[in-house]
Amino acid sequence: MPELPEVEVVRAGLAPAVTGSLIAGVSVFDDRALTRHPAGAADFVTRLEGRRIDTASRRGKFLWLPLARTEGDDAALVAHLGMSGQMLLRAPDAGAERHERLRLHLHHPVHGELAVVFSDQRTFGSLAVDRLVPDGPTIVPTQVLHIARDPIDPFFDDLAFVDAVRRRSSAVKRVLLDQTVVSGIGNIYADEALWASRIHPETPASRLSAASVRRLLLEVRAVLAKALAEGGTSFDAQYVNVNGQAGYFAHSLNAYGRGGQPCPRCGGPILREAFMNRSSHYCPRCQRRR
DNA sequence: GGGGGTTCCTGTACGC
DNA sequence: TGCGTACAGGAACCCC
Repeated sequence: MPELPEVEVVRAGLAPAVTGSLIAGVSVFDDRALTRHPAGAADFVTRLEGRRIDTASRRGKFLWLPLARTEGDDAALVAHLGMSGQMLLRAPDAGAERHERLRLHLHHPVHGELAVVFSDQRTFGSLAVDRLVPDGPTIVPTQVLHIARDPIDPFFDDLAFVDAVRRRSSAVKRVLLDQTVVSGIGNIYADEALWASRIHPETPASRLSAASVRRLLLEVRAVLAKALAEGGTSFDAQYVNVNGQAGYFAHSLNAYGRGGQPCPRCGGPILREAFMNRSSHYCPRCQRRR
């Protein structure tokens, strides 16, 4: 399930291959890959073919490839991987991937012909061509404007975050998953950061002290940084880097996916509970409900 | 506009 | 073996 570290691994993997590349062709095999692009597949293809890619950018779990500027048009190819989306770098004549939805045929000035394959089992991921607009000191696609900066963004405002969290009455885990408060955190890293901070996931955010929220933010950053260093979290074939390789962070998880197993800190059993149509994993001994 | 629940989707695991 | 069902969850959407 791609969260910030996984998307960043994909962005970093794509960057050297796509930067400066010309989009020679676009093949759309499944329109569901374009639910973010309401104008449809033909329009999507027209807007991309013949354009050059400038770089690879990211905010939270959104990834985008800004296109070299043409007159009156500042656009980017936006991608959200959803739960199972993959961006794979392949040779131009590579056979179809199992859940291939879309393929970009690129020409790189140094590396020559290559393909970027968007493959997605559960079809929650999707792509679009979107207009780029300024957002403070940065430029983002309009579809990303409502998303808050992520905790490793140099312009992330720690004080505003602490304030925003403490204004919410919802469970703190729900607030961590709210991409308009802080982006990039999904179920895995929310559980891990709460475990590291010894905070019960159902604690109303407004009940946390400013110091607790600051500590939580530190733990969020620590868990994201460690996952990034280990290439992201892979449980099955649903998350891989651009070369199809899995990440190693699943071996470092303390709470997520460890229901019934001993807490690495106190030895008590990790509890798995239903939460927001998904699961929460926490240690009821270390993370007391207040 | 905050809050909380529902929906979209497919492959896998599991019970009967 | 075959069928039905639960489960995984990011983000948009809905109603209160």
